[in-house]
Amino acid sequence: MHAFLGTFGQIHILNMAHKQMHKVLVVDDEEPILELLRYNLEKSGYEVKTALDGGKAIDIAKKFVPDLVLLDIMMPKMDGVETCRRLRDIPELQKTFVVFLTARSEEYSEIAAFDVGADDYINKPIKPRALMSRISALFRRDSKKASPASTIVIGELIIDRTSYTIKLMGKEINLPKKEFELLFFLAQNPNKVYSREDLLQNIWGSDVYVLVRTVDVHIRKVREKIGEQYITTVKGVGYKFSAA
Amino acid sequence: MHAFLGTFGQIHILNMAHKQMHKVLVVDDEEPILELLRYNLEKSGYEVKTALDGGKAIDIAKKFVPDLVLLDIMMPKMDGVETCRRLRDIPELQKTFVVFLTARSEEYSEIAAFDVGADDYINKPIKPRALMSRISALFRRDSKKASPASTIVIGELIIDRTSYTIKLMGKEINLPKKEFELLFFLAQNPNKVYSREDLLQNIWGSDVYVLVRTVDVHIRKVREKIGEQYITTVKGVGYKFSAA
DNA sequence: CTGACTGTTAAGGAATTGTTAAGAAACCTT
DNA sequence: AAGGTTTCTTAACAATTCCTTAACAGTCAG
Repeated sequence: MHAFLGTFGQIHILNMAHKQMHKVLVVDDEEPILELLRYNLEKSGYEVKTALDGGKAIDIAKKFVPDLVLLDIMMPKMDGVETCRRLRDIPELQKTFVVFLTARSEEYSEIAAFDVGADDYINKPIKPRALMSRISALFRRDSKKASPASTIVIGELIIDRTSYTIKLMGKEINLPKKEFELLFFLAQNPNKVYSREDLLQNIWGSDVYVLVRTVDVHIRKVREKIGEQYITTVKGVGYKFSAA
Repeated sequence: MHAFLGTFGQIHILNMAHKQMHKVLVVDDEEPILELLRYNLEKSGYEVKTALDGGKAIDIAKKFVPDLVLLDIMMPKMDGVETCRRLRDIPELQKTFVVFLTARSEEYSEIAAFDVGADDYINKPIKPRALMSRISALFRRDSKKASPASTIVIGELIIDRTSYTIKLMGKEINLPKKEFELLFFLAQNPNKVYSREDLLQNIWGSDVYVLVRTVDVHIRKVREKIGEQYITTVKGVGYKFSAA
């Protein structure tokens, strides 16, 4: 049973810091390497597609719109550097990371790689653990840049994102993650009404499919903890944070 | 043995009060390290430029006139020591600090480094938070404020970094290194929630790859020794030190 | 008063964290 | 260098919290 996904509203890209599944495209001319990487990436929760050469990589990238491309620098036909250059020309992929896979001996191409806009490079032989850790660091650093102001104060209510707690009339209240983020999100724009779909998009993420009514349940729990006066229902539309 | 720092002792930064942006040039042959440092330095309010080798570093330094150069000691082409020597020959850079980044194993070069006028050196793997606090100490070493506190006192709990021990209600407890650093790190920013990955970055360092769940085990051991009330779990986010 | 929408509750399941123990690795000591 | 000790990491399993769903109750506008 799937949620109706809003084709709605402007997508607020404020808060992508959730566990949204990242998409990774792996490009290498050696099938075993491809499988090794696919196995490890999928185990770590990434959505993976693979390509055996640069041309295919570009075709797939256009549709798949990966968040990260792992690109072997030495390939027949079109090499990694050239592939990267072309990837960089695809408008949809402006935010995509490109990471080269290089053998130690091929350092010559390092400079060329960065020239065409690579974000990192990783030496072969590949050590899966180290690779995974580096990839997650890459995404983590990225997600932090966009992180918005972290403390909101509205009258007697203080919402603090660094400690993930709220204070109501001096009393500290601990909210579970979803409830906290729901309140935090609404409070960022007091009086703005958000549809349930908007809230799902922004708090759950663009590729999590839950029923829209789930929002209602969380709203109720938040109200139960902070009182009824802060969140207002706008019938037929959604919810808003009512300031004062 | 430590760092200091002669030669250019004279106060070169009188105007710190005006929060003038310090300029930092980072030189390392590994792009990921460069990015890690850039990210953290910029977050701390420094103006950053980077170079992948010594030659480029010198070119950039001439124009950029950094206040601080972070210099990897092991680099292909021109090594850190030689780069430093040349930097020292540039008249405009007489007031510039040079700090070496070294792997533990490369201590041999320590002496050479100070011979060519380094102001400090920092061991890899890099722990971002520790590095930042050392850098800021460097810049304000002439101001009256001391370096980051090495003793934290929170109620009945006293954490003393110089002796690597803690005291809880007058009783001394000895924590192993990782456990101590975990507690110390969390206690430095009470109430701030750190993800497991943040903790790994800052305590284990930039190129140590262990599973994130390792943090949980250490957390448990710390709790076992100091009690449950100090470290709080924020589900889906991480851990924090809860003051009071 | 009727239909569409929202409020409320509780159960089950999914996801996250807690805990333990065993083997590696690091560290001393002799 | 060998042996013993401590610390660190991993893996497996248990415990817990949180999330989602579904079902039913309530409300409001027309």
